[in-house]
Amino acid sequence: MASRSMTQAAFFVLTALADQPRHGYGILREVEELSDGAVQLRVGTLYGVLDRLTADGLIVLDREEVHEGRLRRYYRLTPEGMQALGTEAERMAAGASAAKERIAAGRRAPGAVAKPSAGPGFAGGVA
Amino acid sequence: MASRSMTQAAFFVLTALADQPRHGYGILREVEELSDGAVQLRVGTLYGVLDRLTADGLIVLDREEVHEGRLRRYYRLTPEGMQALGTEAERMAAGASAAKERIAAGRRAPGAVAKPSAGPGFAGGVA
DNA sequence: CGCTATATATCGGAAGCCGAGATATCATGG
DNA sequence: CCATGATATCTCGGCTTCCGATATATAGCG
Repeated sequence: MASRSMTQAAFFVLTALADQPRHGYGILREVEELSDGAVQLRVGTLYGVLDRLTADGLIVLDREEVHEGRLRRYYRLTPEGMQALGTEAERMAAGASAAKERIAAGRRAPGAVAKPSAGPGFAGGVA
Repeated sequence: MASRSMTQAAFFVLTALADQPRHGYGILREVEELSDGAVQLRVGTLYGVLDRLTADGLIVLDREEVHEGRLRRYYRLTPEGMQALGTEAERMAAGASAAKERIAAGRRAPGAVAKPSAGPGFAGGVA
């Protein structure tokens, strides 16, 4: 079952493959680039994720190429993978929105952060 | 070190605590509610996350109450926790956006999904 | 009295992450 | 000619994290 939420690593692999088929090493670079360096997918993580996504039917081996003597194994999204990515993107966007709203609300009416509970005066705290 | 990206579970716990202090069981219900049932934080996961977040200084024990004979242990965000949540929310929003853009781009110009590569006829295969 | 809801917490197996290393080609630099 | 680094694959083992199951306890419903 792929209805359960996926891991962060799986999400970014699917995102990297969403526009075009890519090979392992290319996915690594693409994830780093599309997240502006914020997300660093590790080599040791990649192949496990690739195997799991394949087993779940979200990606498939597209083709194998030899580029300058080096083997490249390209993967691509399946329709299920595309749909799963959409669902997860929706879920993440909603989560991010909820968090941002609450942070903004907390700035307007402090109390969630700052001192233990009741305590007049001094509204500082978050820089 | 809390500079590394946090787990999904940790993110939703922080989000649940962003507007007001809550106790464990309340966090469980709040996460389910704010995600519209899409995210189900498990009891077995919760206390480990709470311990880790406390150790990382992102949350602290706010107070303990006894409500109808039952103990309630309330946690609240620290300024660091609030900031970490903001950073992670930003990262998630960016990731979700990137995924959505690629999905939309793929719909305009198919090829990422569908058949292996060049190859007319027969588009079946994956159900 | 059993069931459900509320509320805490622990344990252990399973799943996932990731540093490190193995293997191989090609280009660059010394 | 060899070292180094980038490209490219993959495996292994330890650590972290997840989560189902279990334990304990109170209150309310049927």
